[in-house]
Amino acid sequence: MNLPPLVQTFVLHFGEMGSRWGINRTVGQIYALLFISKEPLNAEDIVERLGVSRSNVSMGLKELQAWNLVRLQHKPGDRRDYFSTPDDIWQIVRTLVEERKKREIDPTMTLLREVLMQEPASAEERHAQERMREMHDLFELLTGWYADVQRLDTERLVQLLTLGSKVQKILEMKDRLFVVPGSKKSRRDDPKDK
Amino acid sequence: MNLPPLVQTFVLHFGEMGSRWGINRTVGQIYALLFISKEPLNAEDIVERLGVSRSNVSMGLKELQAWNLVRLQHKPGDRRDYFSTPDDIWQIVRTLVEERKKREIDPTMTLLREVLMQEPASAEERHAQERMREMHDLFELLTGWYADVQRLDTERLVQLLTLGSKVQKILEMKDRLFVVPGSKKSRRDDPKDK
DNA sequence: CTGAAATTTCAGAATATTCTGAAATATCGG
DNA sequence: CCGATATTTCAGAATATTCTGAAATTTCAG
Repeated sequence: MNLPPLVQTFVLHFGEMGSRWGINRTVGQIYALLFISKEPLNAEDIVERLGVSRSNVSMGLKELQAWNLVRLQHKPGDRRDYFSTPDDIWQIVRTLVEERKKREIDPTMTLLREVLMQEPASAEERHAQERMREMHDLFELLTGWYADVQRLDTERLVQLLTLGSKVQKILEMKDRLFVVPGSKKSRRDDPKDK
Repeated sequence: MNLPPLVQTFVLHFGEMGSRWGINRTVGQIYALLFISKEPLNAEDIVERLGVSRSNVSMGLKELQAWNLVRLQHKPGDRRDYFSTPDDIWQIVRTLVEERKKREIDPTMTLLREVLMQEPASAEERHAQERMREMHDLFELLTGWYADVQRLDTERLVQLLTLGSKVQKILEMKDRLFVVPGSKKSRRDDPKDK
């Protein structure tokens, strides 16, 4: 591995972290390297810096492209493919969340919906379905929130995150100011309330 | 594997999903099984239902305990250990997020802080540090939001998630009502603003 | 077209992880 | 304390993943 020490620490760390995230070490390292590079890199650059085989880099880049995590671009008069990550780190977060949702949440929701359609054949199955219903509703709430928040532009998203639970205070204030007392509790208690 | 078909589908799915989440198939299956079971199960129950070895179950349960994802309890007059998941699914979410933060975010933050202390020895290193700073600040914002939101009781958390970006509308309303016009922009634009 | 450069594919080697059975250890009622 | 029951440990087998080098394919300038 042929990298400045400071960069190497970072790259090695993301290589190790990769395995916790369902991507392999090399893919993690390639991504980390592209992330901290000022200029886009071609495959041969990556081979030299990480000290892995050309074919390994090729497969790693293919996987990163499947995740939409890298951009492919070209330099004038140079046939090689150059890769980079978006400059905007929030764009990276959005892509990551979107792709993980697509791979993990969506198939799980499909399965849950299928299983919940079936008729339970025993008390055991009935209870199992109840639990799956809870999980289904939870995922629905979370993905609904995500779909909503994802549409915000970054400035507003940051504003929202910075506030954190202080939003709560504002909600309480809103309630005190605007909600008709009698209707307040029932509206708030139903998670499906839009 | 000795399970009602409906339950088996669910258990197999979580076995496969496990690998995307840094846990192995058996651990995923054990967790899924405990999640949909009405009654706590002992190790031998799990062996029978999943058709894996006793030692594999033992190791799987140990890992789930390390993740704080299962509860160990006893029945009167029975020496065996019985395991279950919390009834409250929100408690499960909180634990999962907490543990993943502990294992993935916290070590990364430690590393970023260390590397950011060092003196860059080249333009390349300087740029790398800038990117790491961006990542550090992003993680800090996200974990700050998380720490804040985590303290909410479940009812309020659900309320917040249900609102989604509608919170935005309320914020705008608040601004219009309460903020002194001149100070508005500068306050809103600084992400570090508490 | 041609052929040099770039990239991809893929079989098998290298490595890492998971799983098992046997043995060791721990627990607890009597 | 004994011994029956429960649980854990761990070496090695089974399996799965990752990585490489060689060959195949693609791309494009001339």
